[in-house]
Amino acid sequence: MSTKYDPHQVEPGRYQEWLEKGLFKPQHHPDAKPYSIVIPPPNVTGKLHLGHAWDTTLQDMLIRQKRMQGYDVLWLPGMDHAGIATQAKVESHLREQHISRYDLGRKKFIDQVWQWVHEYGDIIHQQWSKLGISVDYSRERFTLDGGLSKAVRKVFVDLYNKGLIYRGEYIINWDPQAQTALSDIEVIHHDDKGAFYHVKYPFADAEMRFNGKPYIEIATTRPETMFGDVAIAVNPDDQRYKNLVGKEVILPLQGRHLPIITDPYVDQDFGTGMVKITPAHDPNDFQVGNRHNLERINTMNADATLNERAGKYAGMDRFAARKAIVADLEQAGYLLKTTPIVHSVGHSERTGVQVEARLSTQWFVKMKPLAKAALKNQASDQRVDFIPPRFENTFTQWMENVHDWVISRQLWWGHRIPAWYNKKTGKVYVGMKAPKDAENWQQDPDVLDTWFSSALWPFSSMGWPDTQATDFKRYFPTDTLVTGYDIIFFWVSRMIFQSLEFTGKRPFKHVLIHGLIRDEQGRKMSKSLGNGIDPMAVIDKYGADALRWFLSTGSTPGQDIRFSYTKMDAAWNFINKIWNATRFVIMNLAADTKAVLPDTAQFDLADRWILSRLNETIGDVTRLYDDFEFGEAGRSLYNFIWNDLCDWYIEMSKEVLYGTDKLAIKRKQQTLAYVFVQTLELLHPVMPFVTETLWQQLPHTGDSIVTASYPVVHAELNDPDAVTQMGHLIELIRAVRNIRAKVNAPLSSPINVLIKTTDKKVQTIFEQNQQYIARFVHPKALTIGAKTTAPKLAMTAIISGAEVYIPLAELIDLNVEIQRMAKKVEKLQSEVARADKKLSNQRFVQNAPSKVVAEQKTKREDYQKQLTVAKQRITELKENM
RNA sequence: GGAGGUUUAGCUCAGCCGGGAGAGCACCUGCCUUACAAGCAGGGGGUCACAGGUUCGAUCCCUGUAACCUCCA
Repeated sequence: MSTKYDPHQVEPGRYQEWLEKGLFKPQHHPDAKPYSIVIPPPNVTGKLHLGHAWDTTLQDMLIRQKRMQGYDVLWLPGMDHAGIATQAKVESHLREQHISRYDLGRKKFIDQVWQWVHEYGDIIHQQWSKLGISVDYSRERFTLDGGLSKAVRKVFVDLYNKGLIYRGEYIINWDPQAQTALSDIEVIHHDDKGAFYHVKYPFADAEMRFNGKPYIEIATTRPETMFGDVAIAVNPDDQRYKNLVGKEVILPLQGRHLPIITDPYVDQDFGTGMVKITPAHDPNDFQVGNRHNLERINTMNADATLNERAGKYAGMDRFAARKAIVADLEQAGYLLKTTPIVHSVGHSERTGVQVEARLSTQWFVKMKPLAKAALKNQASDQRVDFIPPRFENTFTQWMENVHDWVISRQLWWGHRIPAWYNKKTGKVYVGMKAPKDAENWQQDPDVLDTWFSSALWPFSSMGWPDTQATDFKRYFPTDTLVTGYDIIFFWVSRMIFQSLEFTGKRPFKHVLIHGLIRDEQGRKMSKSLGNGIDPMAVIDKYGADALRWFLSTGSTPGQDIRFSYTKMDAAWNFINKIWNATRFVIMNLAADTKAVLPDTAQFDLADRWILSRLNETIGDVTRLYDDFEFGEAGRSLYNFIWNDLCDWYIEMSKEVLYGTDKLAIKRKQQTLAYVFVQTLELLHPVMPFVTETLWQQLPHTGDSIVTASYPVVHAELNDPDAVTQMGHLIELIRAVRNIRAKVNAPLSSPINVLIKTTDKKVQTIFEQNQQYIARFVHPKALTIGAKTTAPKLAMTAIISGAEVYIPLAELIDLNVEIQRMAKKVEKLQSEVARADKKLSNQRFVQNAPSKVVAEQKTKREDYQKQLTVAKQRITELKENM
C-alpha cells in the first residue's frame, strides 16, 4: 500500500463493479421497510455542476446508510427534457449553420433534438458514476418517455374536466426572443436604469384648463406602448382631479381621445397620481381595463417590434421605437422632461431578454383550489416536513399568494397539449387521444411547461397512473426529497399540490433543503462571471470521496457553502489519515485475524476506552443522520478518528503489538480490526470508494461494504469508568509533554518523572498503565506514590488528583518556573472564585439542577486542592533560590 | 413595501435541550518517534455585532438598533 492516499488507485473501476454485482437494486426482503428517494432530474443536455454534486451526495448518504441498515431501498434516477433550455441549445447550434427551426419544420426539428439528447445524455451518466451515487439504473426514467407522457396527459385531461385548467386571453409574461409565454417565476427581476418621460396629454376641449394649463402631465417609463393607451385613471378619492373625471384628453402623435376615469388601483402618492391605462401591455392596466370594459389595443408583434396599430413606427423594435417616439414627442413639444430612474425590470430566466407583458391566449392552471388543499394538508399528520423548518414559510407564503399558472409554451420540444380545435366549428376537445375523426381537428401547437411534468415526477416515475404498479404501491410516497432552496416554488410546491390532487398522498415525508455553492469570494457561481468550478475537475484532483466529505460536512442545513481549495486540502488530508491509519492496522494483522471482539474480560484500559468511544460515535452519527445533521455527524467522526483512534489508541496499541505476549497481540489485532471495520462502515455513506477499498483489505464478512450492516450501539460496551481513567492518563501525559516542550527537552533526552498522588484510584490508574506512560513520555525513571517528595530543582505540573515533578537541575530557571507557577495560582484562584460565587448564591443552589450544583462543588474542591499545592510549590521553589 | 438569513479567533465556518467558546486553514516553538512531514508534540489568539429584557445563570430565548445578503412584490 502506498504511503499516500491516491484516489486514482481507489476509485476507477469500483463503480462498475458495484453495478455488475447489482448492489444498488432494491433487495426485496419482504419484511424490510421500504425507503425511497427520487432524484431531482437534471437537464438532459446539461452538465452537472457542484450544486448537483452536493445534492446527490446528500441523497447518496441517506440511501447508503438506509441500505446498510437493512431497509428495502430504492433511489430512482432520471433526467428532465428541460423544454426551453434544450430547445434553445439546439436552436443556437442550428443557427451556427444558419438554419432555423422553421426551416426544418416541427417533425425534423424534434428529431434533431432527440439526436442531441442521445448524444449528450450520457455525460450525466458518466458524472454520476464518478460521484459514486448508488441509484438503480434499471428504473431510470425520462420526463418525456411513454409512461410519463401518459401521466402528463391524464393530469391535463382530469384537471380540465374538473375545471382546474382553462384557456383564455390574458396578459402573460412573454419572452420575445424565445417567443413563448413564461410563468411568473421564470421572470427574474433586477434593477435597470430607465427614465420617466413626462408627457403632455392636451385636453380635447381646447378651453379646458388644469392648474392654468391646457394639458395634464403623464409620466411613463415605456413611451413605446403609448399607442395602446385607452384611458387616463385617477384615484376616486383624489380631490385634486375631481373636476377632471369624465373629461377627455388627446393622445399625442396619434390624436385619439382618451377618457379620464377613476380606479382605486391608482396610488395618489405615486408620481402625479395620474396614470395612463394600456390594457394590452401591462398586467395592472389589464385589470383596470376589465373593470371598466376598456378596449385592449395590442401594438406589438410577438418579436417585440411594433405593429400597424403604432402607425409609422410599425416594424421598429421596441427599444428603437422608444427612441424615435421620444424624439418625436420632443420635436412636437409634448415632452416636458425626462428624469432618470432605476427600477425593477423583468427578464427571462432563460434568454435574459426583457420580458414583455403580452396579451395572448394561453392555457392556465387555476391555482386557488389546489393551493388551498396543499396548505390545508400541512395541518394534517400527512404534512410535508421541511428541513430546516423555516423553509415551510417560503412554501406557505407562495401558496397563499399564488396566481394562476400559465402552462402553455410556444415551443416544439415538450409534452404537446392534448387539446384539439375543430377546423370548422372551432370547438375545443381535450382528451388522452386525438378525436376519432382526426382529419377534422387541429391539435394545439403548443407544449406544456416543463415543470408541469416535473411536478408529477415522484409518482409518474413509479408507474402512475397505474395505481396498481408494483413500485407505486411499494415505494410511494417517497421518504425524502433533497433539493436547493432556489426551486421550492418551481418544483417542490408543485409536486406537493399535484401529488395531493392525484394520489391523495403527499409526494414525500421530508424535504431536505440545502443552499447554493458559492466561489471562494462568496459569489454565486455563474456562466457570465466564469467562476464556475467543474466537479469533475475537483474529483480528478482530490477524488470523489474528498469532494463528498467537503460537501457534506462543510455547512449547516439550509446555509450556503463556499467552495475552497483549502477546504478540499483538508478533506484530502482527512482521507489520507484514514488511509494511513488503516494501512498501519493492515500491516499489523495476522493472516487469520478476524474482525470479531475477543473475550472482553481481557481488555486493557485502551480497549475499553476506544470501544466505549466508538459506541458513543455510532450513537451520535446515527442520531445525527436521522436529523439530517451531516455536518455534526462528520465532526463527530473526524474527532473520533483523528483524536481518539489515531492519536491515542493506535499509539497505545503499539505497546502491545511490538511486545512479546502472543495472546495479547492476537487480542489487540482482533480489536483493531473490529474497530476499524466498524469505523469504515460508519464512514461508508459519505466516502464510498476509499472505505470499500480499505474494508476489502481488512478481515470482513460479506461481499461488499455497500451491503454490510451499519454499526449499531452495543450498550454492554459502554464504559464510563474507562473514559474517566483514560482522561487521567491523557492529562498526565499531556502535562509531561508540556514540560518537555517548555524546557526544550525532546523525547530523546532522558528525564525522571515523579508522581505524587494521595488518591488511591488515580494511583492505581497510573500504576496499571505504566507501560503506556513510558511509551508516551519516555521517562528515565518513573516513580508513583503517595509519599513522593518534591525535589528541590524540579518542574511541576499540577493535574486533577496528582502532582508531577520533573527534576531538571541543569535545565531549570527558577525565576521562570516561579513565574509559571504564579500564573497557575492566579488561574486557579479565579476558578475557585467563580465556583464560590455560584455556590454562595442561594438562588443558584436552590434553582439550578442538583447535577449542575454538584458539578460546581466537585470542581471547586479539585481547584482548591490544586491551588494549595501550587502555592506550596512556590514557597518551596523560593526557598531554593 | 413584505418575508427570511447572516454577524463567534487573522480567514472560512461549527456550536444540539440555557449550566466554563470549538474545528480547519493561517501563526509561533520543537521534532524525519519504522501508519501518515500533506505528519507528530507543545503553544498563542475571542467584549460571541450593539443596546435592553427574561432567568439563579444568556453565544443560545425575547425586544429593539446597525451592517451585509437572499427571496417575494
